[in-house]
Amino acid sequence: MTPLKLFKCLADDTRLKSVLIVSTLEEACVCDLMDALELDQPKVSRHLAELRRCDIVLGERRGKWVYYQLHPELPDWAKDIITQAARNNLDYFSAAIKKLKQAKAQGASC
Amino acid sequence: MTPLKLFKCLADDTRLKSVLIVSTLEEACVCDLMDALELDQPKVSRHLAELRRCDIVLGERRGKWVYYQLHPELPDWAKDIITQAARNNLDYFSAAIKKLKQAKAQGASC
DNA sequence: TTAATATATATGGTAAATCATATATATGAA
DNA sequence: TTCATATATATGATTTACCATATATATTAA
Repeated sequence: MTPLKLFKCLADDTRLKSVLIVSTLEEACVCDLMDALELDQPKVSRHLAELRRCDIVLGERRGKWVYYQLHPELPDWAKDIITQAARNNLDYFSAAIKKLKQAKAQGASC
Repeated sequence: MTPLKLFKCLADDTRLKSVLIVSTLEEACVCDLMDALELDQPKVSRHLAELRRCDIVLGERRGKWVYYQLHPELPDWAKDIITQAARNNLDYFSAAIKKLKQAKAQGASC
């Protein structure tokens, strides 16, 4: 991982929010992020694919769903940067997390 | 400052190296960065302008030259992210710093 | 068990938007 | 005027969005 690669990959609203949500909740699947970000499936999936390509997240299929987590082999400095960004900018993605939880409470698709 | 704005602004090789150099050396002027990055003046200047617009750096004219430093009002979390990136990725920009110092030793333009 | 269907996720193709570069020109201090 | 720096415009490159489609797993019926 290089810092340029990390910053490029995080320099998009959808990808950044996805990473911050995954980092905060430990894991999330595509449909969680669809609910959280109110985006269609291909769009979420595409951005997750890029995050996977950069080894920022790791997707693991468990039955029907693919669960994403921060990549376990992400260097500590990169993890710290993501954590630092999340901790200090809750405003940026708390609405998304709220939508995710509302969807779950109302028996969302997943 | 939002995390998206920060990451977008750092998602470019010239801007990221400029910021890491300025952060490491405390300050640098345009011609320092020209030597360090081996780029022409308009290119360096243009990227510094964007970093200024994002309030990531502050330029201060002292006589003929404009000296850039990290913006004093940059939030701590953002400063920490930059410091963290610099400390753990010296390989990424140490060659640039070496070129800067060589240029200075050989009586560079500034 | 197999076949058919539904659901979750991923990807290919293309148009639109965004971003970087090159060149020329402008500004501002000495 | 000269030197250092900034900006404007045009062009090329990269990225994103959108639509349609493909794949992989789960479920249900026979």
